[in-house]
Parts: sequence; structure tokens; C-alpha cells
Amino acid sequence: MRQARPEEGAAKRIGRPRGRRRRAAEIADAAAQVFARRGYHGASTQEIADLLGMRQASLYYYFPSKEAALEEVCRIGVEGFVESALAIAAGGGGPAEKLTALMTAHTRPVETRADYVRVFLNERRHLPVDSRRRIGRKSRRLERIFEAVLKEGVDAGIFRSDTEPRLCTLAILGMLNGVPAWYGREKRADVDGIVAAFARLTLDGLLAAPRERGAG
Amino acid sequence: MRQARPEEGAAKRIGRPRGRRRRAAEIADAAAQVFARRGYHGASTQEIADLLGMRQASLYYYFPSKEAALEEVCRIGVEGFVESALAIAAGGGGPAEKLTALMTAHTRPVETRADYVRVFLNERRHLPVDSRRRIGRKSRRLERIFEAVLKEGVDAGIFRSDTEPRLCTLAILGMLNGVPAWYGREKRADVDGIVAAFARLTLDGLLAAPRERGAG
DNA sequence: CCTACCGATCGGTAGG
DNA sequence: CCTACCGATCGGTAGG
Repeated sequence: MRQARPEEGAAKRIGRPRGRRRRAAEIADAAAQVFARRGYHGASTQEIADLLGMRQASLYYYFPSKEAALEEVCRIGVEGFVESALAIAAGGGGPAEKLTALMTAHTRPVETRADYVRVFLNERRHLPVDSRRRIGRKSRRLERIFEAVLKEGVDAGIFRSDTEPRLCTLAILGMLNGVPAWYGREKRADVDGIVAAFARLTLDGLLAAPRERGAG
Repeated sequence: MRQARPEEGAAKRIGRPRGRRRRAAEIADAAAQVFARRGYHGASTQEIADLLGMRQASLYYYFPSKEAALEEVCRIGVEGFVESALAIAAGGGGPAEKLTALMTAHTRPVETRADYVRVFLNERRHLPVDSRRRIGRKSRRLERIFEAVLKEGVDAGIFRSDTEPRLCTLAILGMLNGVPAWYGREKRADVDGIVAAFARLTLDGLLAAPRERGAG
């Protein structure tokens, strides 16, 4: 009576309606949009369904719950960052170049997938504990990549020896994660240019010779 | 029949129960706490009332609506910043000292009134248009103070001449507003020490002599 | 401040 | 995917 469940074999997709994954991705898109605009709790599943021209109850054919949709949106929101950062850190170039590339790459998703990023940054705290922890792990992976490049620069004698990689990472990610807050209402709209300026400022600080402390 | 309404005379508080203002402040405190933890839409007026040991409906004796409570919490959330920043900018010391003081002062409310600050940062977007604009004006005032000090330093020949005050302000406020995101779960708990490190990094960047661009 | 209450909406289920 | 529907909760009002 009990058959082997076809969805368990990862590679083979037999007997499943072909559009399922695609449609689920469209729902995630719509959810990201509404979550970003209204916040998770301010968003109604009705509004998500309206965006797709489907009935509210039909969403539950694709997602078991509103929370699961938030989880998916947040997952997509982080995953891009870690992957590109990993590629940069492992690639060629010196620590200074890597750091600049890391910073530029970090802000690209803000333009490409603004809604996912915003939801990840602002709404992840409304996730249930277990999935919040799962997402948080990815976030920490990203931070560690920044720290590693910073440490690489210090060890190579390129960055100032008194650089604290952890604090510096917090500062940099603060600057960068603040971008969605003003992106869109700033006159200068070239995010890449602005982030390049951020990177220059940071590098100038990292490359500077230690100065006198406390000098008026 | 129509009497002059006593609450219109600002200085004189006659005929009003004496604890009104105080109680309203307590409600704002509780609201800030719940809004910070659950987000505005995730917060129920019931939970706020529970915190105060009063009935949910009684809240409406002090605030006309949930939105009005959010507005009050946000208003308190910004007002501290502008006032202290103004005092620093107008006070003595050079631009470098002022900038450091500005940065340290900006993070103090994060410890003192964490909930108000968090709510202002994360929930102000859920305010109705008109009050959001009112709050936004205060926010811009703060930004202009930072920009002015930065420009002061450039004009005095202290900060690098290629400093862009606007971009620099966005970077600094990004770093600083990111503090509530990691404050509490970071090992090093001395926010002042961390922010001092942020300020040093920033100053090193601002004081550095222009270097060769694009040098490998 | 409380009691009593309401209309609206919300996430989610049953069954096809 | 849809129809039909539900229990719970929510912000807010009336009247004292």
C-alpha cells in the first residue's frame, strides 16, 4: 500500500505538475514585495494573492504557512551574499582589492533583489526560533568572510596592525546594510559610486599609519 | 453651555487628574517595549495593557489610536539625538573632537532608551504619511548637523579636501544605526569602546593624506 | 479608568 | 488551484 514517495528522490521529478517550483518562486516574489512594503505582520496573505491574481486560500497549496513563506524569502535574501563573498575571498587580488570587491558585491543584491534583502534585514526577527537560527548562521558566515579578508590584510602588513577585524566588520556591514534605508530617496542614485566612496574611506582608514592619539 | 477647554492653556493644568501626563509616559514606555519586540503590526494593544496591568480599552483614554502611540514613541526616539547633537556642534573643540563626540552621543540613547530607538529605526515606516514626514524632518536635521561638522573640518583644512560630507554622513550613520542590530549579542559589550573604535577608523580615513588610487 | 461589546480581518482548513 | 467557511484576535467605541 505504501509507495515510495517520488519527491524524496532529489534528481527525479515524476508525477508532479511541472509548474510547481516556478509558481512557488512567483509567490515568494510577491511575498517579498508585500513583506518589504508592509512588514511581515502588516502584510496580509490576501494582498499577496491579489498580486498574483489567485485566491488567498490557494497560497496554502504552495506554502504550509505564512511563516514558511517568510522563511523562504529570508533564505533567498541571504544566500546570494554568502556565495558571491565566498567567490571573492577565494579569488585573486590583494586584501585591499578583495575588501573593495566584497563591499561592492554586498550592495549589488540591494538593487537586484531589493525586496528580499529588505525583508531579510527587517523581518527575520519575526521568524520562529529554529529557522531564525538557521538564517543567523548564514549571516555569521558572511561576517566571518569579511573578518578573514581583514585579518589577511593585517597579517600581510597591508592594513594597520591595530585593526580589529571584528569591529571593522561590524562597522562596514553597518554602513552597507544601511544602504536600503536611503537608497531610492538620495539624489545621487549611483549606489556603486557611493559604495566605492565608502570603500575608499574605509581603506584610507585601514591603510593610514597610526597617528598620535589624543592630540588636539 | 460650551466652556473654555482647560487643556488649551499650555501653562495652566487645572481640573485635570494630576497623573495624566505621567501615566501617558508609562504607556509610551510599555508601547515602545512591545513595538520593539514584536514590531508595530505584530504588537497587540492587549499586550501593552497587560504590561501595565490595565484593560486594553483603557489605553484609549490616553491615546486616540495605536498609530498615535507609535507616533509618540518615534517622536521621543528621535528627539534626544537632535538635541545632544546640536549642543555638541555648537560647543567648543575642533571638528575631529566634535565628530567623535557626535558619534559617541549618537549611540548613547541606544543604551539608555534602546526600545524607543529601535522602534524609531524599524517601525517609523508604518506611520501615516503626515507624521512620517514630521519625523523625517527631524531625522534630516540630525544628518545636516553631521554634514556641517564634516564640512567645517574640510574648510579648516583638517579633513581631507576630497571628503564628501553627505556620503560620509550616510556611512557614519549607517555604522551607528547598525549598533542596535548587534548590541546585546556581541561578546565585547562596551558599546562606548566599540564606537570609539569606529570613530578612530573614520577619523583615520578623514585625516589620511590622499593616496594613489588604483595602485595594486 | 472599567464593562460590555462590535465589525472587520486574519491565517488557515476541509473537501473537491 | 477554487469554494466555502471558521475560530480567534484585533483595534476601537459606547456609556458610565
